[in-house]
Amino acid sequence: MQSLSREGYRSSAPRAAVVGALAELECSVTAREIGDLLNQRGRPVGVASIYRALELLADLGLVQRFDVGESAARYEPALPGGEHHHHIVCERCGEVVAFEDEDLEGAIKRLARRVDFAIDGHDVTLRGECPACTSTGNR
Amino acid sequence: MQSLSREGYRSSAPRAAVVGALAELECSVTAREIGDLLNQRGRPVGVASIYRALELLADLGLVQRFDVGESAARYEPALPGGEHHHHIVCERCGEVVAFEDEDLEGAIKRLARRVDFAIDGHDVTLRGECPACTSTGNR
DNA sequence: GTGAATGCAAACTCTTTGCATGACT
DNA sequence: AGTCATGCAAAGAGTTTGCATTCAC
Repeated sequence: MQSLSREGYRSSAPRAAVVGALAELECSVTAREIGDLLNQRGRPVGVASIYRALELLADLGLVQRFDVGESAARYEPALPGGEHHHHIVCERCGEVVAFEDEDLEGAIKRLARRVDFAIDGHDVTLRGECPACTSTGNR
Repeated sequence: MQSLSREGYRSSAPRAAVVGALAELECSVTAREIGDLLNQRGRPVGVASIYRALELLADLGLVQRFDVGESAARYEPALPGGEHHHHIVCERCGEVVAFEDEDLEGAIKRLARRVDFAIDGHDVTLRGECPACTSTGNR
């Protein structure tokens, strides 16, 4: 929140609520999930404001927007240190978990130097079946 | 096309047209681009049929569906040998180019063995600025 | 002839935008 | 006070679906 006022943005209740929801929910949430949580909390926030808050936070580099091939975009707080992770998605139940891998980051960094684009970001998504779905035969 | 009938699907003109468009267009196309091309060719195909054809082809493993953070999904023919590539997207002009990298694939393969998901696929997207946009200051 | 595929249009989902109201500094 | 953010509702974009018609086998 302080980062917001520091940048000249106002610190309103809806924005604080979105930030709070991001912090409270597990990593990788959709705009709808944030809205639902805030409704349960009795602090309803219009969808538009949620999207606007997320866009602002993403522009400031405080949250990361990504998608894993679902219809809805996912968001999560950006790690302060600049380190980051990627995601594995269960194709059956949709569960999303994070992972990090130094080898992978290294390979990407080397690759970025070789290509003729000026690379400033990347996403990696693994797809598969989570242990729970494998063991229960979930479908 | 033969793969389709082999699997018990009918070989209709619209399906053939979609397959043809996929072959003709550069890799990584959207459903809309396929539709536009077919219109220009004077062989209009309903959007629904395009989506249905793409879904079918994706299920058969003949095309790969992915998205690069735009609003629309992208499709491209799957390479027969099983080898595959990933994409770099220009954040200014939206151009998408393909790349392949053995180190990257290796890192992902090793990673897949370590996690508790049964991994059966992955996507990597690099984001940056393409040479054309960098040199023209395009925005 | 029969069942599957098409095309159209309506429906849906996610996201964005216009505009008047209300809130922060 | 002045500006910026909110909320609602409408608009948009992409994709899916219902249903009658048409086509492949």
